[in-house]
Amino acid sequence: MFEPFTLKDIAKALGLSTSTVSRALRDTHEISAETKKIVLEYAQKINYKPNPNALSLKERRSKSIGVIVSEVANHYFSQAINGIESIAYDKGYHVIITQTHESYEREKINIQHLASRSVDGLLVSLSAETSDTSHLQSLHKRGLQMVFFDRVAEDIETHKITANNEKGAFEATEYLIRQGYKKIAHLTSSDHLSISIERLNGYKKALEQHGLPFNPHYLKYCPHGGMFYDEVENAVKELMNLSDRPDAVFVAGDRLSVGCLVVFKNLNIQVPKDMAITGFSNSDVLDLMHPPLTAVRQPAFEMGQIATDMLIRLIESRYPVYEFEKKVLDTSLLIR
Amino acid sequence: MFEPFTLKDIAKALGLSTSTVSRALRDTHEISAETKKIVLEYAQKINYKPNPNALSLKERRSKSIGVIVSEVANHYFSQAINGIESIAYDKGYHVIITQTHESYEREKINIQHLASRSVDGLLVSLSAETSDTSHLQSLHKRGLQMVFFDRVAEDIETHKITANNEKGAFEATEYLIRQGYKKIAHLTSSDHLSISIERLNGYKKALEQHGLPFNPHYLKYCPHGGMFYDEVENAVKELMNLSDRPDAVFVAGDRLSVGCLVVFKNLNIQVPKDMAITGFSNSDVLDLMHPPLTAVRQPAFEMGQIATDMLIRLIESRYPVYEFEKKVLDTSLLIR
DNA sequence: GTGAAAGCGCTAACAT
DNA sequence: ATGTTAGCGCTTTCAC
Repeated sequence: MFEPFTLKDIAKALGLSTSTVSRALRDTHEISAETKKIVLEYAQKINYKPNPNALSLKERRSKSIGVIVSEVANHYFSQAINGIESIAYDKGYHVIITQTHESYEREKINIQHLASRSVDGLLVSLSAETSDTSHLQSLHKRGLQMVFFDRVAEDIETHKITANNEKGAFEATEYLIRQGYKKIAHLTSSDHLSISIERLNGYKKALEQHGLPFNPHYLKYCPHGGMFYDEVENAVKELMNLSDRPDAVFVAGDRLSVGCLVVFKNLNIQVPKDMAITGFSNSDVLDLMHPPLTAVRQPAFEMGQIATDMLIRLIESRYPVYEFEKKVLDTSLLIR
Repeated sequence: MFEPFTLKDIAKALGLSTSTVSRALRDTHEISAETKKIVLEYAQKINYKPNPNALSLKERRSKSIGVIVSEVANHYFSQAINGIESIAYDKGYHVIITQTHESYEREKINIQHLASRSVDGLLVSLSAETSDTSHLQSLHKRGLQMVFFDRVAEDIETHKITANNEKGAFEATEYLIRQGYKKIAHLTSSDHLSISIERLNGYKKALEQHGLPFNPHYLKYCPHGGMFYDEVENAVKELMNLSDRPDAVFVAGDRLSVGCLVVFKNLNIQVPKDMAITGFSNSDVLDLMHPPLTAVRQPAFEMGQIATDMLIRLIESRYPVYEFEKKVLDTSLLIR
């Protein structure tokens, strides 16, 4: 059994009381310089670290924040996590990452676990399956701080940070239009996600502004955000089998964009001859993709940083906060 | 402030003592069925969850395991993490993921933080910078259970799980040889990593077995495992500037392989005309890569599962374990 | 069948 | 300047 050293161990070894040791280690002014020195040196020698569980229990906070994302393998999220870590680390917070794999059940379980006391706040990006947010609502009402990023819950009042999904989608769609495509399909994640709604709006606006009709048959949802290959393949097949077949597709998600390219490859759909494509993606190897992907990139790292900063400010605020920010960051269109 | 419900809250509301409530919740036989029912229903209603910090403090274990990897954005690691979670989850353990970003300092800090009490055991894959493992040694000696996967510490006696790196490297190199390449370079991570050593051995063996000389100028190290673009570009440039320029390269790492393809693209090196390539990679979109990459794939998910199973068995073992396994799993060569 | 009390490691109010 | 004590939330003797 691993038995880390405790204050008591130090106190016993040095013939002091635990409180003296505690104070010495935290450099209180009421301890003699000499005692401090002795204690500090000994603690150093045995590499003493305070028990975080005891600290959390005492202080009623854990100096850690929980992160809920769908998948770390998603480039957007892995970059956002790096941003989260960079800020949290600076401010002395530990980061606990959990994945939902786009499952509502998993999301509930993870959040419950994190909330029950081990974290001071939550950074949440909803799973594709989640439409009911009451599990978050109730925790939020009881005072657990949370900040949403990317996939936000509209009905929970707190800070939110998203990319300008509508504008990003608009630009991507418009890019296809300017290339001469007129029959542009839209492949997206589950219909209740905030990002899906915003991106759909941008897509529709671009069509409208350029006098193109919105064809409902050109809109395909993947309720699991492309977690399953079949989901994507079926959607693509349905598009290809339409009598009035689309000549381009705008894809609204990182995993989905890549998944779509794989499907094209497997179905032997030539890009851009049979079908042109643009899509949201934060992949760092877009240059290597074949077929090429003109992509909408979100400032993931920065979004993670801002979300974390917001959350830690909420956590550390001495007064209740009633004014909440909704921050929207611009995307960029990487043309290929 | 978020104030979760406690046993005391329940006890007060129901006019019972905390110990009765505690026993009722954990279904002890010495509590009357009726009391149990009342307590359980009330707990359900307020959605009571025990404070994990208090539990950890009491039981001196946290039912959580720490994972140390270089980067979750690395495909090998994100897949391994999924394997880890799948087992941990089943056995009621929580998983805390930390990233070293290939930095020795960061590794030390993360491990200290995890070890100081919040986790019952560690799943470790060393950072590229790490050559001194004394920070792990001392914790291990004091009884903290750990299992290594992928990048193992040879000098720490515990369970280890790796891919058959030597064989994988052998096959990849041999594949190039059979394709007719005779001047095969080797691009690898830092020289002290176990995986680098094993993969280098496989590379050398393949050369030897096919009567090709080992040319030390063809061996290039990237001490940061390709974390920095320049590191990879410089290595590739050096290879290209050799008077006796190699015609192929075998790359020993996930991030490095992808990085290498990017460099080729940017330097306008044609594959396979100017340079053929094979490399370790667990990317799930290899099919989309251009230039194509014939890749050695590790059974990442399975390795994560096995490592976790080993660790939990160590943690839960009632007797000290002195016999340690070194499990080696076969890689597969995906030809493109 | 239930309650009171001690203790996990730590800090802070209260002695001295 | 240092020691004693209580309490954070929980489980677990030990009483009754």
